Amino acid sequence: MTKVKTRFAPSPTGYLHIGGARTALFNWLFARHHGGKFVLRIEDTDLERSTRESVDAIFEGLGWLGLDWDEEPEYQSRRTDIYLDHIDRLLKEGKAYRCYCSKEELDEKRAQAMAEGRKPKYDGKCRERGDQPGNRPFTIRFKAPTTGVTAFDDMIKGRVSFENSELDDLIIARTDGSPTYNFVVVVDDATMGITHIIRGDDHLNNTPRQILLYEALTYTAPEFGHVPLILGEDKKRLSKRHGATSVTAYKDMGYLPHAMINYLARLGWSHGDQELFSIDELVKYFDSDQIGKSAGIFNPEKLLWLNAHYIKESSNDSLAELIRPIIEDGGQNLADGPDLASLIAILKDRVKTTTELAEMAKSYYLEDIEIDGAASTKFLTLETNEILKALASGMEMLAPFDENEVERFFKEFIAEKGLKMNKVGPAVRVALTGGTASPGIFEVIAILGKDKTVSRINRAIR
RNA sequence: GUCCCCAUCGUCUAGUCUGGCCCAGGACACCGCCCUUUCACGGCGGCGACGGGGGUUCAAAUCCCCCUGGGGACGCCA
Repeated sequence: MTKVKTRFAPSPTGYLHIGGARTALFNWLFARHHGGKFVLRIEDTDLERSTRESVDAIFEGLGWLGLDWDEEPEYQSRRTDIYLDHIDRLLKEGKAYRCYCSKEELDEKRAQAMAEGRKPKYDGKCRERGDQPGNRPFTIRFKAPTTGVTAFDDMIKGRVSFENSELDDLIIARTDGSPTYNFVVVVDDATMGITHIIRGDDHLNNTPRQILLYEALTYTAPEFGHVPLILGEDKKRLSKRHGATSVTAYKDMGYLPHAMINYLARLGWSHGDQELFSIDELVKYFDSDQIGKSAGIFNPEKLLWLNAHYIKESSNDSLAELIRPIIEDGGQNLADGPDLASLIAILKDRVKTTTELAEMAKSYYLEDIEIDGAASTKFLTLETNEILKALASGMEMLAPFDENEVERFFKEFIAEKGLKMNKVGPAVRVALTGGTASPGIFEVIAILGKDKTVSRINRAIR
């Protein structure tokens, strides 16, 4: 068997979106699983819409996800000569012809066909014309068979077949001489030695035309695998309307690449009941036979759950690396508070994104915290004033000031005063964190340190 | 409209190829209980699906047909 070579071929007209990312992932996984190569091809033949920024955004997205590629990326805009050669070949062999029909004429016929309930397709008007009116603009069309069947065995969908009579003579070169998509993909995939094409099933209808082109060009067609599309909640094709659809947007919102990879892999592919996969496991298990045939709906909640999971699994140090800049950008000086990694240790079970983690961590570096109004009225009362005072002065003497010692002190304190923990805990929590939700109170005190603890408690006394 | 593809809990899915082990399993979400000074985490439990109709068969979520529903394509875009 020849060595597997897959490709991801985005057109640089925007960012890397969720759907594209999954296609890239499947190609990457397939190549890695089979010990083959994964390459990139930038489909920038549409000069109007293609931008350098988009190319960078796509590279950035892939890089963030950890999808590395094996060769220098190809750019279609630099391969014009190759395409022109192939068009010439077809023309010389009589497998393509010049079409002088105008765009307007074509549009009109298309509209009419639709109106009459027919499938709009080129009527072959210029197919057999012998003359070549030199001064009129023309496109070049591929002369496709009008009878017979074009069928192929899709890796995902199984056998798919089309009547050739359904197909028409597609334009392979525009009036300005530039080659069109369906033609260049074939030339590219053939000349780049791509063995397996895994792409969205919106390309399923293009496949028979492309196969015909492979045949005309006497190239062997690769294997095709058409992955069902990812839909939005309204079951429509995922688009900007559905909110965040760019992978980098998720990076910015505090998602971990591993969570995104895991989520995307499981959307449309499965390995029994397993939900959580390391990258190595994905490479080990991934193959085309377990890819589902039906479209899936993008479910942000499951992604979020995976993110929370991988945050818990991440080391405190790696999370610290991620959120340190966010906290510092917020104006906080990390030297003014606890060791960030230690703080993360008590916080990370309570967040679903790293953004949230950073947000939560911030208050531990603040000199002055803002106390939630409702929490204050409920838990900071005249009665608690006395308790807090005594607590603060008591803790002032504490040494060492660690979690165990603090806990021992509290237990002793409430026993002495005949109090219950639920009388003291909430008040201290509100004083220290400004709210009613936080890690264990002893953990908070220990991590805050004596100075901040005492001063925050004193400040909370009314 | 025409062609192509698809159809299991709200969602992602296992099971379908190789019919019986499935009055359908897992996960997210949701609800409840437990753990707990709070919020989370975690543990336990609950809710919840084979789109409909015909066949084939001793037996169908699984095979066949029709219907319905959904998606995609129909560009001198990719």
